[in-house]
Amino acid sequence: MLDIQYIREHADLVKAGVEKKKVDPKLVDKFLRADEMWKAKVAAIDELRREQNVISKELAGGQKDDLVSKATLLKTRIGQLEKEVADLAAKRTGFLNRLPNVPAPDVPVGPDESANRVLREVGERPVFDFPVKDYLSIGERLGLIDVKRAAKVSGSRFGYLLREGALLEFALERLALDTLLPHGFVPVIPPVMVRPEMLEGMGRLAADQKEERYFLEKDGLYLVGSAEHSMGPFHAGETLDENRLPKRYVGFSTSFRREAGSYGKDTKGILRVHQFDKVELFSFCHPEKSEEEHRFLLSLQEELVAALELPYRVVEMCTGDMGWTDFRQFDVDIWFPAEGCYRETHSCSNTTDFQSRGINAKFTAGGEKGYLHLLNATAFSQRPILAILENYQTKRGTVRVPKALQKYVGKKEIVGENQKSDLKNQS
RNA sequence: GGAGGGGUGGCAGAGUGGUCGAAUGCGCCGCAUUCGAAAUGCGGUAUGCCGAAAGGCAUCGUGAGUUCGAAUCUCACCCCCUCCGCCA
Repeated sequence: MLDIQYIREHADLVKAGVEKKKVDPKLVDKFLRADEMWKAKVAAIDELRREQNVISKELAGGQKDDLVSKATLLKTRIGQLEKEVADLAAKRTGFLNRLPNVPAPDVPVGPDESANRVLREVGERPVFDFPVKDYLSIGERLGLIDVKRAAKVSGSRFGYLLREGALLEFALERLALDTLLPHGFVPVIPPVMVRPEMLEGMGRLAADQKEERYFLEKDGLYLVGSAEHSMGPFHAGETLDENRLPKRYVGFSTSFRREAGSYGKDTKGILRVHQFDKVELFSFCHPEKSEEEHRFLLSLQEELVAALELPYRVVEMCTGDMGWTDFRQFDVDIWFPAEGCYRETHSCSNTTDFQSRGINAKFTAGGEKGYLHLLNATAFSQRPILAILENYQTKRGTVRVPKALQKYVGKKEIVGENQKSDLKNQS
């Protein structure tokens, strides 16, 4: 959530900021009005309570009927006001929760992905002298992906990863860990179910995201949409010493997403599914260091993708396309030759103090306290597997394994069960 | 799932209707002592909100209730711990 004091003092900046994110700036005025009313009502109730406290103290000495009747009267009035204050407070936080983080001043402004700024394109796109197949037909043919049985068992937007498909996932995870641990990231396997107040604090139950989450009614718990959702709250309510910052974690977890509102988008295959595994980076750092930390996380992402020798580009998201909680966001998109376009495989966000305020995660520097800056970034999800299938496909219908993954997968080429017998017949 | 115990300040832990935002100890900060340190002594040390300040209000797991007045009494809920059962 945003800093209330900051909204009061910089209403114009906040209005401009949220408008860039396609949120009605009038909400800021509505918030401020509710805030003023709340403040006035609280002041009134505080005064009545003060009177009541004075009387109570006098009565502690001895019983006096006239004082008791006066206090009874006060009690009734306070009761009425308390209800009004509660209503105003709810209204006030209601508006506050509809305000996203304000983007950095130099973030490109625009309504959608068309305004995103491509920072660089890296790597050579593969050239094929045969008709290029998409990852799904390759995966199905080699027995690596099964969406038909997944539909039978679980419904749409699920998939089975099989054989080298499954091995590739573990390989990516191992590559991520082996690359990141030397940088001091603490490996962590976090819970995938979290309390509502934690998700709320992380800004992940905001207006536009609530429908995206799975909720376990009986237990009052949400399934995480990313390891971010349970790694951030790890330090909820804590105050970290400045000297021990930044605190960096690399977490592995399954991510659950309802994909509400994406009907008809990427329905084929397993690019967009309800459940996938992901290795995620999370960093808690000093406010003055967060932009630097953000670039650092991005550099690690590039290192990981480059290790796979896949062509990619780095995009700075525009205000209309970036996340609710983000001050600045980069995406790394990998080239998918069959589609002839880049697809998002990584995202890297600096949420500044927007999330830390919600989960009350602070730092202390000499007696001074302040809110930490929280950053999250993808190391590897399942999507790069699909990119590998497309980019490393061969004329013979096999898929070569990227050099960096060969030691984890245990082979240099994925031949597939069917393909193997075909080859046998040919020879 | 069954039985029991418990949630109080950074930590430990007292407090069963009023002068309790809360004893005491530890920790932490400052000062004294010291060449310096340890030890010791003295003082200070929760958070949020409103306020320019003085100050005020709120907070003893959460919410509701009783009362002029609740950490303390009543009810509901949440969480933690121990034992039994089940289980990878």
